[in-house]
Amino acid sequence: MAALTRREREQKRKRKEILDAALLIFAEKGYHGTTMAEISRVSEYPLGTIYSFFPGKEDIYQELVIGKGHELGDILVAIFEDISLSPLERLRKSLLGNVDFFVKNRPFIKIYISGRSNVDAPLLTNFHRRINRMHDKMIALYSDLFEQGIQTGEFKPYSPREMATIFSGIVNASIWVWLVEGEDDAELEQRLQRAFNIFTGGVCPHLPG
Amino acid sequence: MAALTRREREQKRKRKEILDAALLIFAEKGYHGTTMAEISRVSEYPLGTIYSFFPGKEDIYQELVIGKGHELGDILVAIFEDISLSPLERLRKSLLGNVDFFVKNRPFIKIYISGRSNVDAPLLTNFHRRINRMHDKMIALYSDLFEQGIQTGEFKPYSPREMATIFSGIVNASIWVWLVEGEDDAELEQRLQRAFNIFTGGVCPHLPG
DNA sequence: TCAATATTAGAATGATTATTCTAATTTTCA
DNA sequence: TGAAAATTAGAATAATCATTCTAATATTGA
Repeated sequence: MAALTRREREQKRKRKEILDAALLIFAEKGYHGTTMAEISRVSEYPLGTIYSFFPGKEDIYQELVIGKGHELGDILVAIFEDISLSPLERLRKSLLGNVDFFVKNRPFIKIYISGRSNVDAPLLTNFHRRINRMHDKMIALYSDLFEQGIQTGEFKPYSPREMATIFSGIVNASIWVWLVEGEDDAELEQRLQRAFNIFTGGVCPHLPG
Repeated sequence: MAALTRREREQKRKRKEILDAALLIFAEKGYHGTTMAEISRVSEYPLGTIYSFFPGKEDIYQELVIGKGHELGDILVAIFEDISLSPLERLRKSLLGNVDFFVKNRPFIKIYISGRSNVDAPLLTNFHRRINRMHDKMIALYSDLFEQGIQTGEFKPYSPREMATIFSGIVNASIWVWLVEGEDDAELEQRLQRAFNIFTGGVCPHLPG
């Protein structure tokens, strides 16, 4: 099954090199700011070779975003499924999953966060559809967790979907600030930790009485 | 001062008609999906006329976004300056300001929210700079308010800037969901209200002891 | 009214760039 | 080794617009 010929392994490596080069350029310049010629120049593969691997520009973009999105999704699913932890503990642990992923995939963050709310995305119809489906799945995952936490009494009985929306909004906003302020890796974890505390405990002191 | 000649009044009206048409198209199709030819067709003004009012496409986009952004900023400033209310009350009241503004400017929302985190925005260098400056100002406004609230003891002593980031993240996430789920106007206020409660009181019950 | 001015309408221009194509060049393996 | 297949390199193509230009029309004010 897994036995690939040398040729096939080389193909795979080349494909990956092209994707790696494309990621850097897309992240820096955005979809419309990136030209196929530049991907060719940076990856050092000719245009023809690139087109032998991918049908077109949008497909490269799509594969990057969707592929990485699944990576993150898998990380979160693994954490959410660990029923030895309570829902609240799993939620807290999911922050570490996010930290790991985003620290390792810095150039990718911009593409990822802006993908869904990007007004230009609908131009790329196929991409737009897929990224929205992915985001819906992610929200559904979180919703489940909140649902469970309401059962255990760890969460107040707000709408799970709304909690999920808000939680993901908080995480994204924090990651974005971390990215543009150019902070170091360790800062992200602390920043998310503080955001988590606000999310769980609120910003207003609990008044006695 | 305010006495405009008929000619001047007509110019103003035409200019506005062009902006109105452009807004609808930009909101639906994004910056790159919008052509000057379409703005011309929809506004029913020829290309030459449009170029007599605006130096180019980016300038139209910029004027739309920055102009509306200032409108929202002014609304919030007015609320924040009302010192007859406590900081917490002002924060709550600012939600209504947001509701008013976004309900009246539905087509504009996508452009606004996606503007800052849009990976394609840096292509439009001037626009990108201005929208970021505007956002920084908004965050600074909120930070002040949180700062004051910490003094009065209404807010816990988290970093005001972080509270501002998170608050604005929550508001934007909620507005976005409201927009794409096509809910009616009244829903936005309720949705933001619930988000506000989560922000102030947290999602975890306060355990005695 | 009628010359001067402003506006309209949309055709022409020029630049950009995704995609395709062609002519080497290299690799494969009989 | 050497003919066939694959790969490279980047030139040619074709489509898409932002922007400019021109000719016709309408408006103004003397």
